[in-house]
Amino acid sequence: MRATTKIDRRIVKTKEAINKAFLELFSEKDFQQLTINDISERANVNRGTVYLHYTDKYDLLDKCIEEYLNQLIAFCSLDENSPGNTTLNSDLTPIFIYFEGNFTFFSSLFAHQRTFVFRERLLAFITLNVKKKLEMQNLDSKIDHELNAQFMASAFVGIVEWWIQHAMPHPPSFMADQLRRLFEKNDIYAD
Amino acid sequence: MRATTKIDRRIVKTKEAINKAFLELFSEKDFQQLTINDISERANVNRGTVYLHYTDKYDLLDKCIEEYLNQLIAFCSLDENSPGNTTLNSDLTPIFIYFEGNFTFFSSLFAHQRTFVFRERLLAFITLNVKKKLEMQNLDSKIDHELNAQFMASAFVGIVEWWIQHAMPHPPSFMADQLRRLFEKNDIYAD
DNA sequence: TCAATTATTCAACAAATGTTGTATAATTGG
DNA sequence: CCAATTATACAACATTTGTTGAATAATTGA
Repeated sequence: MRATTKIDRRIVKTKEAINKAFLELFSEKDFQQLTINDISERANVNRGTVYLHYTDKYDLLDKCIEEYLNQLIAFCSLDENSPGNTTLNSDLTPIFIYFEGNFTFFSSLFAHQRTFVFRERLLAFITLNVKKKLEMQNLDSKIDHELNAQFMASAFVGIVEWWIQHAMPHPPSFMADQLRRLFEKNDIYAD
Repeated sequence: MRATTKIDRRIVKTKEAINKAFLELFSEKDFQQLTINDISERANVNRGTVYLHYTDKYDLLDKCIEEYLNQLIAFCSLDENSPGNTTLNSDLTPIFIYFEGNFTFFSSLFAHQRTFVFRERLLAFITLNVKKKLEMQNLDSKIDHELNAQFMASAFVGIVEWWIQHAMPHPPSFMADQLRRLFEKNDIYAD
C-alpha cells in the first residue's frame, strides 16, 4: 500500500527549481521587490508555471517555512520509528542547533516581516507538547490549563524569535538551559 | 515652544478620509483583494494621493495598527500627566477591555495574517514594563534578565493574541486575573 | 511500445501597481 | 491681504500581476 501515488517527475523538477531560485533570491534581495518574473527566470521555468504551483510569492514563502519547520520537528522529535509522533525531546538544545544551522533563511525571514506562518506552526507544535506535560502532572492549579499552555508556548516561541532576531548572541546549550530553568519555575519539568 | 509645527489641514483631511475608508473596507472585504483604487474611491481622493502618504496598502494597515496601539498604551498607562511615561497599570484589566472595545478591527487583523507590527509594538511595550519590575526586585537569579523579560513579555502577548483569535471566550477581568497568577509564579508581582 | 494523461510553454489579456510631470487649488506665514 | 509653499488632481507611462486558451512536450500506466 503506497501512501502517495508516484508524483510526476516534471512537477518535482519544476518545484525544486522554483524553490531553489526563490531561496537564493530571498537571501539576495528585498522580498518586497522580488517579482514572480525574477523567480521564474532564475528557475528557468515559464512565469505561468509558477502560478500553476503557487498563488503568489507569499504562498511560496509560506510553503518554504512549512518545509523548514517540518524538518525542525523531525529533527527534534523522539521516536524516529513512529513518524506520526511529534513529542519534543526533553533536551531542547537541538531546537536551537537547528535554527543555528539555518541562520541565513531565518534571519532573512524576520527581516521581511512575514513571520505569521512561522509563529503559528512552531507555536502549535510547542503548545501540543506543553499540554502533554501539564496533563501528565495534572497539578491542582487555579490557572486554566489551556491558558497556561498558551502562556508557556508563547514564551518559548518568543525566546526563539528573540534569539534569531538578535543574531543568536548565546550558544544553543545556554539557551536550552535557560529555557529549562524558566519552565521549571512554572512547574514544567524535563522528565 | 510648539512640539510640532502646524500640520496642513489638507493633509489631515486627506489622511482621515483614507484611514476611514480603509478601516471600513478592511472589515468589509478580504484584505488580499483590496486595491488602492477601492480605497481612493471610497475616500474620494485621487489614487496618486494615497501613494503620496503611504507606500502601499500594507503600509496603510501598519500605520493603523500603530495608531490603535498608541491608543491602547495611552489608555492603559499610569501618570496621565506625564505623557512620556508608559508604565503599565498594575491592574491588567484595561488592556483586555481595550481590545474588547475594538474587537472588529483586531479580529480582522488576525484573519489577514498581518500581525508582525502588532506583535512588535505590543511586545516592546510589555517588555519595557517587565524589565522595570525585574530590575526593581533585582532578585539573584540564574536566569538572564533580558531573556527573562523577553520570556514573560512574549507569554503576555501570546495570551492576548490567543484571546483575540479565539473570539474572547473569557471576560477581561478573568483574563487579567489569570495573567496576574502566571506572573506571580515567576516572581513578578503587581506591586 | 503506445495511447492517454498532464505538465509546461507561449502569447495575449485586463487589471492593478507604482511613478512622474504638470496644472490647479488650498494653506500658511508674514 | 499676498506671495510662497505645497497638497492634490489628472493623465500618461512602464511594469507587474494573475488568468486563459491552445500548442507542445514529457511522463505514466498498461
